[in-house]
Amino acid sequence: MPELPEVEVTRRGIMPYITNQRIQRVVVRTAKLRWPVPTQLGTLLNDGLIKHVERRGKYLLLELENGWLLIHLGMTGTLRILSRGTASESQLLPTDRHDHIDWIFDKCMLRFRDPRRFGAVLWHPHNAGPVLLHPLLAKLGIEPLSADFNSALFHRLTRARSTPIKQILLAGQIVVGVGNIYASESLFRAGIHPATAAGRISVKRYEKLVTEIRATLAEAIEKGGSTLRDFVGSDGARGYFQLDYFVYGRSGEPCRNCGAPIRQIMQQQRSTYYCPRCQH
DNA sequence: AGCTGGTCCTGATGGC
DNA sequence: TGCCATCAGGACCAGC
Repeated sequence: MPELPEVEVTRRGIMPYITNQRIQRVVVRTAKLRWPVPTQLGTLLNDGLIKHVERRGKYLLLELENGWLLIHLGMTGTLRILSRGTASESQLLPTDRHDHIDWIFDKCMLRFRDPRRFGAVLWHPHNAGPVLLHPLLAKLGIEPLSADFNSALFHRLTRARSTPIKQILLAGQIVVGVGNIYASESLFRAGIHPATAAGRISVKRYEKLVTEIRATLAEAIEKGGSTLRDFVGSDGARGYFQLDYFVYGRSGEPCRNCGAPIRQIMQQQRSTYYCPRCQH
């Protein structure tokens, strides 16, 4: 999926266009995502005002007057702002088969596209309680860019665990937002071998890991900032931005630090990349 | 054919 | 035995 940086860049990209805007109409072409899209979505949101655009982990949270729209982009989801110009609704932009949902505003529309349909669009009414207590959000780990993310937390929560640190990162129970790409990248930058048992990593090494996770994600968000213009205008699907990765996808290529060939291993059926010389 | 940026769910396992 | 937390695998899909 989009990992946290891509979700955050999406949030920043759509926010200025939809905040304080009223939804005129919702078009659901495909309700079959990871979970069924609420059939009454159109009715629920009709004439609804978008008050806030937030993020928790990789979930986007759009607050309306009567509840929250939860959006997850899955592996291949994108949200784009498309200009409607002065067109009437009968002149909506052409869709491709993976354009599942449109939220139509006065001057623009927000379009959700997701070829693999691992994404989700859910509704959480205010009268169901705080959105952060939603079952999908309640047990999420800490936000990596928050001040509360620290090495002591990492150390404490992993003492009894023999699980490889790479898998701990992906699980999202301690820290959210680190997906397969940035897990490899962060571990490389921290000099930690991805198969290391999480319970055997010292506080000091976790300090380095926390620093590098933050830096990796922050840099990716910054890079994405330059692509914000891509959220507007065309209907073409744009790939997500890519950093110059240190190890991800670079199997056999020389380590950018020491020149040793980067290795690829499988962990939990996911590829992990690392430098055998720089990471221990 | 086998891989791909996610993650929930189920059933199995292991510790107390 | 029972109750947990943890863990491995499967599931959902399309595209290359």
